Amino acid sequence: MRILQAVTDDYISTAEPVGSRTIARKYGLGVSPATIRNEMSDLEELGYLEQPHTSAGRVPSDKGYRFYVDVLMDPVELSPAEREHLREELLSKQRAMEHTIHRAARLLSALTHYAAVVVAPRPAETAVRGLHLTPLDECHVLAVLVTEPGFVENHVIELPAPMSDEELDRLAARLNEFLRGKTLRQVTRGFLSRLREEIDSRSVYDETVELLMNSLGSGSEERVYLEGALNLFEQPEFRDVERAKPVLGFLEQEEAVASMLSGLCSRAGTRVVIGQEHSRAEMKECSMVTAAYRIGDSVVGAVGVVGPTRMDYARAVSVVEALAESLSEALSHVPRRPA
Amino acid sequence: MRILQAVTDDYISTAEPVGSRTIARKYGLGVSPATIRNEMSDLEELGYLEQPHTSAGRVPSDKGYRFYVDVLMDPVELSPAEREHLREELLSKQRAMEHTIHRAARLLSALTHYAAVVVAPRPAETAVRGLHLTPLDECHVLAVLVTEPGFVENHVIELPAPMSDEELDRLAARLNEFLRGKTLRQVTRGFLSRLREEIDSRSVYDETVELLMNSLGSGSEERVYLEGALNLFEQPEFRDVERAKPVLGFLEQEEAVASMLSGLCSRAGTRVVIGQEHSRAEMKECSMVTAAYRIGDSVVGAVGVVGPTRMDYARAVSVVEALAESLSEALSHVPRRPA
DNA sequence: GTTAGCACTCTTTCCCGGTGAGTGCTAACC
DNA sequence: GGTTAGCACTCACCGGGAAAGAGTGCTAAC
Repeated sequence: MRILQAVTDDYISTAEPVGSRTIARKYGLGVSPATIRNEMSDLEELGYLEQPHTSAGRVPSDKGYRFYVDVLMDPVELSPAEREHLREELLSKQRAMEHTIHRAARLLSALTHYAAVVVAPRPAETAVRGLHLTPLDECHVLAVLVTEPGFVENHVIELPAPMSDEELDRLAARLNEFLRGKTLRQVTRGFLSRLREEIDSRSVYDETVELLMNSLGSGSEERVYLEGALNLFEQPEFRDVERAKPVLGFLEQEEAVASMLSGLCSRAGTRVVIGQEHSRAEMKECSMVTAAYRIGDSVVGAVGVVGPTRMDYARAVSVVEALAESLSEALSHVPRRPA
Repeated sequence: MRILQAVTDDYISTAEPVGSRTIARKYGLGVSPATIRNEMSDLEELGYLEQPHTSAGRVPSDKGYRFYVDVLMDPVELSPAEREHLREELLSKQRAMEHTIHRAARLLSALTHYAAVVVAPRPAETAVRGLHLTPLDECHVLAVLVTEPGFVENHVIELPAPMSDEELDRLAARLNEFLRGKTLRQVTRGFLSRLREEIDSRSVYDETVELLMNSLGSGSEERVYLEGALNLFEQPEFRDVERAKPVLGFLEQEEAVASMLSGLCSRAGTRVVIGQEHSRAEMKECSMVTAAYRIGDSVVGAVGVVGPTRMDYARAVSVVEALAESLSEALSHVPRRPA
């Protein structure tokens, strides 16, 4: 185990296959290269190490990394200065919420030198704070939904029939009263039909409400912020464009990344996915460290970094965790007003 | 000139330095390779062509490309099918405006196979359609600004003193009446002070309005949508990561790209910037074709593609122009409602 | 169980000559 | 005078070895 650890540590920091001599010299294990060679040979047979070719040093396999992450790795603590920096950047929220999320992604990539991904809170999971309807023309309305921590999401809907400004205002006021404080997920069919009964029963209203809720509920894709994709090129394994292209191509697809991350982070906690463990073929050369962030106690989104399997897992985990923590704090901090 | 055109055309399509034999064979100019060699030698002396090394073919210089773009290039028309495709994608605007802009960027990159950049309309240049204030907590308000074609922009502002929901509502209603139909640029200091006099003269209001207008006016950065950055890797000149990094790094900086594009496209029309003509060092290996798009008659944003100097200028120009045109149409199409 | 010694493997690097594309120059041609 | 054929020359681009170097596996001794 100490040898596996040494090999992994060394490979992570040098990106060169590591040989028995190196281990003996740099990591005083008190044994000679020959012994280490024997052990490494065993580790290879067990599947924890691999050899790029016969006369090269050893490299951890995905299985090796997995063991390293689960058992061997020395956890690192973020320095107090870095921690403070994070909180400062995220908690001073004089800007729109999108800025906070965006900045979170930038911080993550800057602190790890990997590519960073942040999935913005799903509107369906966050409580509604306000709904505004702005007429665009006779039969189009722009619906702006403001959710709890201050996110804004907008949709254009086509009215089944023209509606006056006054009618729209009334509808908006009614809906506001009704939705405020609930998450869209909580707004079930039952709720809706009750609302419809309460409201003026003109069928235009009826259809409009239906449309609105559909649009707001289903149409809300998750926004993904990708930062520092270029960092990947600093990694020797992605110096070759052909190797980097699949990964970058995947990361550019917002929906795919969003569904991957939110699938992974349905529960709180940090996840590490290593190489072949990925379900997506494009990612099988990469590792990913992700953590969920919360508003109050409910998980609403995820942050993560993507790098080579030869990733500095210890640091990545600590940065991702600290960032998820600070982001949760930033989003939860706004005191709820009484409804 | 015919030889320069032939060399440029050929180099654009093959990416290989082109020799006298090739020209003679592929472009029946009715003269022998030797003649072409003499001419090419002259063209090199005049600075229109360059030789990578003594025994290679010729390649257009930036000056050569400039002459090609200004004088020689055969303009291409987009096929009716492509034209129709563009309009269809952009004019069916059942979605939020951001989607239209985003899609414009995607279309641009898909049609040209270069990197595409779209600068979203500056809120300050577009007429206000509505302003909504949503309280976040006792002293923070989320201001949502809806501008003419349906764009939404939001800002968090800190109130100088707590304000009740009712007060906020009244303020919002007043501001709405006042701002609707004007662009933020039109809202001058004079306007503002008149507004302040009209409104309840409590100093809280006063300061709040001041804050709001500042925040909305100055704080509004231009959003840049970048798509297809990966396309650059398909180009032989960017196959090497080291060559591609500066460009990509530059394109990732939203503010820099925004200011470059909006500087370039203050007036309507298409611009081509070739290699060394760029002010930014990172772009001196690239060319860029940009065009402004409008809402009604006023220029509000720009679209562009970035590729190697060996760009298919003819096609790039026609695609960029067609897209800018369709986008203008899409954004202007919403009939204004009487104020 | 550990270690030194040693032959062996395999990649990497560098050199070197051959090949081919393309040029520039010169002299001839119309 | 412009155009062309001919020819020597240049230079990047392979492909094949040879040499170097890193690291291993095996064996025999400790």
